[in-house]
Amino acid sequence: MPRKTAEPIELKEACVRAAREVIAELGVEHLSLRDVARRLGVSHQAPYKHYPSRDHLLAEVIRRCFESFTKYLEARERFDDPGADLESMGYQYLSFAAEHPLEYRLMFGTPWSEAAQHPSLVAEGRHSFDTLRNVLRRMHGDSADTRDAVDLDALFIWSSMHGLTGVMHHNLTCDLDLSPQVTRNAAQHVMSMISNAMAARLQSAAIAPPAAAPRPKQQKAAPIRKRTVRADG
Amino acid sequence: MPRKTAEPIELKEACVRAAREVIAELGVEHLSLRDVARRLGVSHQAPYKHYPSRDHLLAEVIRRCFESFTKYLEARERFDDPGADLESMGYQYLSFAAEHPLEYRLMFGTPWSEAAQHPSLVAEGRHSFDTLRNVLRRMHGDSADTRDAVDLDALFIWSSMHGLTGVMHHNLTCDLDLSPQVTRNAAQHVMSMISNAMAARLQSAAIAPPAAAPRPKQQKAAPIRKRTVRADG
DNA sequence: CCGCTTAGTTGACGCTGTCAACCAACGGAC
DNA sequence: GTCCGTTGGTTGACAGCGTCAACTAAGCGG
Repeated sequence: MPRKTAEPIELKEACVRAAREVIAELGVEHLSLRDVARRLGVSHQAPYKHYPSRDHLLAEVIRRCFESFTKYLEARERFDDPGADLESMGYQYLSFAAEHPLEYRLMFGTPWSEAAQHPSLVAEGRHSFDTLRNVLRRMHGDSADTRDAVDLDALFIWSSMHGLTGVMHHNLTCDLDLSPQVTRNAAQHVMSMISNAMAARLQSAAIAPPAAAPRPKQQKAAPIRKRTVRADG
Repeated sequence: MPRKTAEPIELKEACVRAAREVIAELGVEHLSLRDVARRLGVSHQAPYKHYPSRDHLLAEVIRRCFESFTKYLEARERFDDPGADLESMGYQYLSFAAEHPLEYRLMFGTPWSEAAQHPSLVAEGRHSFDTLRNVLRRMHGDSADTRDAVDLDALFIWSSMHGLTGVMHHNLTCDLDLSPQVTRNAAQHVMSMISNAMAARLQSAAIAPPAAAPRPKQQKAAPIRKRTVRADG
């Protein structure tokens, strides 16, 4: 009685949905293909017809998280001033983490088990990172000699954001004896520290290199508007 | 033939050692108490006499990592100037991550599964964080009204370092198409960005608050000395 | 000497991922 | 219209896992 005579690869999609359910309920470490199969009313081997292993299904789930994360970043409010645009993206980053903690933890908090095995996942991750790169290219200019500068700054900003959200709602926030004030202002503070650092950097970059793009150094152009990031989902 | 008639709780220690071995060889996700027991030539239930569950043993292993991490941070080269001291600690942080990637990943890259169950682990983690707090207290002063400022800065710095090391050798570094130059300079760059941000912050803090500690504002006192952090262990 | 605690034992249970073999339906070639 | 390979499913087995339960031997305080 196999083959439902319609819905050709409907199970493949259903697996992803069910996997997300399981992860949401039990946590990623308790994701099991058997559980997925059971929820779909299907034999324990059926999912293996579509995913070679548990990790491949998980990789697909995470890949989609990156996909929607990138979309989210690109749906930010846009500004002509690259500094303001960067800031806008920062808040978008934090908002995503706050609104979709599950997805966020999946992307950045999963052991990533030998992810090299899953190139499409890696590609999607880089795609997210490229979104940040693009903004920084608008600040530094997009030439061969600013390339490393862009990457270095991207790394710094990405790290700070990643680290902040990690500390904020992955593990320790109350464990660290932080006052509610601190928790509330942390995002704002990190954002402004990044602003500070970038401003100082652009200033010194404007002095040092000979071949820097002759663009109007309008750092600190737009005043930093206060926004709020919802605490946790 | 139980009870070896000496070495009363020697197995408890041996479990921790064996667990570290297993983790080093197979990765934390493949740590199993049965494997630990097998390596110790002991029945599969013996470790349960000392640790209520697999996660409790893991928590103990991680707790010790935090312990040695804190010691490592505190063994840094000390400076009278708090800025230089902070920088010194930063390099110590990065060096630890580079020299003990296994331990580092355990502390910061483990799902942390419902860590609230393991208070001694949490306490040890906070102890590490306090080391950073202490340095910042020397910069901001240690009064009630600088408390939040200290925590906010600590959070920022901790996040940046944590994020950097995470990106650098946990997952993506080559996956992100980073040039070797960038990889080599990333640590230096993040450190100087933090310096930039802190300098700007102390400057504005010196203007704004009425009750700020009347200490000599010697930010940027010591010039940033170049150091290197070994790439990976 | 008795009985409790400690540190170990063996055995079982149900869960997991994964391998293997089987089977029904469909699609195209003939 | 028949034949055959592919697709998407099935059942059954296997080993490894964490964990519960029952048992046992040694040491010790009373």
